[in-house]
Amino acid sequence: MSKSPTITDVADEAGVSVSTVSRHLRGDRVRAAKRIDRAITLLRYRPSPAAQSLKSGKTGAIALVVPDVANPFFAAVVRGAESITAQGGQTIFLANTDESDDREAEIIEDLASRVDGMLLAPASENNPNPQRLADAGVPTVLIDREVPSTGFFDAVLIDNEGGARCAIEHLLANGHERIATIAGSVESTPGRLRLEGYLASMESAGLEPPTGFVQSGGFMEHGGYQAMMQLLALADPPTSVFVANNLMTIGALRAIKDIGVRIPGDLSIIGFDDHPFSEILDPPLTVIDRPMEQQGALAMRMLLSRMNEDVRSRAAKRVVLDTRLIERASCGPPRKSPMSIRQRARGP
Amino acid sequence: MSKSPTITDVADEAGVSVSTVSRHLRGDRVRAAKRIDRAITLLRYRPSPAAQSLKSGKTGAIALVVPDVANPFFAAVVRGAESITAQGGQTIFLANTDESDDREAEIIEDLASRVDGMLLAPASENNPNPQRLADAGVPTVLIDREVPSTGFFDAVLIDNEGGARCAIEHLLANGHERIATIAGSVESTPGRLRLEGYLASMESAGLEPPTGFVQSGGFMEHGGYQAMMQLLALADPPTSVFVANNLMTIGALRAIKDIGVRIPGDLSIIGFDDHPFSEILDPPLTVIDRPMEQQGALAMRMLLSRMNEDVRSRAAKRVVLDTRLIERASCGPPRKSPMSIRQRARGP
DNA sequence: ACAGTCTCTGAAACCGTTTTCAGGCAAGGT
DNA sequence: ACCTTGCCTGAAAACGGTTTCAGAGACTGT
Repeated sequence: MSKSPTITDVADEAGVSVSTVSRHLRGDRVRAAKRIDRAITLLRYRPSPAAQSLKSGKTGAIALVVPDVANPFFAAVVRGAESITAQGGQTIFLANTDESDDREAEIIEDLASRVDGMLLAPASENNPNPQRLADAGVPTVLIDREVPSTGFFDAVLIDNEGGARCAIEHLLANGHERIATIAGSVESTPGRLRLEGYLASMESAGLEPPTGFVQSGGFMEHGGYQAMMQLLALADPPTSVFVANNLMTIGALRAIKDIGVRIPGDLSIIGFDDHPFSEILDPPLTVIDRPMEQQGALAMRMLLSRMNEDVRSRAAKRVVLDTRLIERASCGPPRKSPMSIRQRARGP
Repeated sequence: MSKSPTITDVADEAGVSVSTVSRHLRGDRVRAAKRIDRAITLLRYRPSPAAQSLKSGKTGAIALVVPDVANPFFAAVVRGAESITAQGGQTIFLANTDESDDREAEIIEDLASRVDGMLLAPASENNPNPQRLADAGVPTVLIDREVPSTGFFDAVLIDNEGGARCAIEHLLANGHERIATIAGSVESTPGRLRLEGYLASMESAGLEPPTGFVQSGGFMEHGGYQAMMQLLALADPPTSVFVANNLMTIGALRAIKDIGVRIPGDLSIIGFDDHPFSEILDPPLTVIDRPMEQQGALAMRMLLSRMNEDVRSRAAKRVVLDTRLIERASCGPPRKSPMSIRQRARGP
């Protein structure tokens, strides 16, 4: 509990100067090596990170800023990123923006000077925050989301539009024409691109989505629930729905369960992002999957290499990972007859 | 991109001494306040956290060390903890131990000197790591898990044994006698206590678990899968199973699905820790629930108050949160006839 | 024995703050 | 006019490391 020992204490104990201790610590050959080591373990000396970082300008820390750690996707990203730093001696600052630009601004303001680099999943696309990081000279790589000024930033993305098209084409292949979507926030890259993928696929198929077939669920479970309720309340409901993320899918399935719609008999459903639970649902859920931990790990690797780079900034790298369809049993041919409703929605 | 401005630059710009700028920053009345503010915004000055923390000995950071962020429970804890610091100006270092004592030791070693306090969910109970923190004088509160030397540490726990008993009693009330459990690692508090709760309840009911009815799943999905496979391979399998955490429950359900056992007709199942998915499973899963985000938030509040405490350490606080049964539809009366197996297990 | 390397050393400067210390200056009381 | 009191101020000393610098010895080769 007493004051923790400083390099001076070690030097005194070993009978050398602080410079010698410092050099030994950094790996130089030193005559008193053994005595210094003995003093270090005796005193339980650990160099002060604050002092080191004051002198060196490096902090040994990396910020990881995401909208929501409780979202399994971001939890996986954190794990992926963390698995890379585990070896490298860097530690991670984690922060949640709750999808709010303002909160994100605060966090960045606070963290920018405490870290050597930042991994950021920006809350929205039109958002000056990343630019501020660039101005401050903080190496940054964007995860899963872009900003208009991409080209300045490294980014690890996935093929959102391709994934969405793949989902819609799967539905088309099953014979569906009345295909709806529950989209995320169009302010964010995945929200916008997955919606565009849906729209583009529909158009190539010569289909125009009827009014009300494009619902927004804001990427949250609650929004997914409400959006599905809207869809099911339509005079002529869709025969299939593409839900643009994992959380909204849970909500949508809850709505489906509440109303008593059968899958895939009454309605086919396809989600975005896999989850261990998807397989044990009844029926198991067909989804668009992507390498989540890999996305985090890759981003971290790119950041690390960017940080080691000589100051002259090499052009930004933008890598786009592929998605893949995991076909299970939640999609089938469209119903012929009107949808059978087995149970009324709960509550008022 | 150029060197970021220091307090000296601000002082020069405002035509005062650095001391005056420093005082203004800390809230003292100062004559040149307006000029200093102007200089600060002009230069975009931000005080260097490294220098501040070198001088003050405070870092403004808190470490949050958990076995696995991808576990929804810990993700919720992180959210809860984060929601408290969001207001307080503290930032969070996050690290994963992967349930390994050695990894945990490394992390603590690395982080102890970079933070003002630590929230820790120790990998195992017999583990010198927390003691080391105490020795180093780092305020620490334990989350969800204890160590033998509790009494030195604040801790936010839940009533694991009570929760387990509640689960078993629910099964008992449904008429079950052949009750098995898939336990977590008994090295950790929840693993040990939930198992003890099971054993105690069985004993009070005058029941002795047959050989093989206590399986260990190591808290991971894969372990849950294998444990359930073992259970189902028994000559006379249980009529109900208590699964001691969320991840193992997923695995167990996957095994059940693979084998083709019906719930609750062939087998009743009750899990520990709720999840949004539990409700939309078929049948919806009966579980023991607990306030997860609250656990994280409370722990953070206790840590903060402990950190503000005068050095004289007040006795450690140990708070135990209640669990509650969420009854859904995965438990019913025990089967009368031999279990019907509808499908062979996959693979070799 | 000598100059020329080479390796290792300690003193001191520095990184960007906060804080102590010793005043300076204006206001107020006599 | 003088002394007290109160504010506010700048110089300087920390905080705990790293790095530069000049130099001390111990080797080489002649």
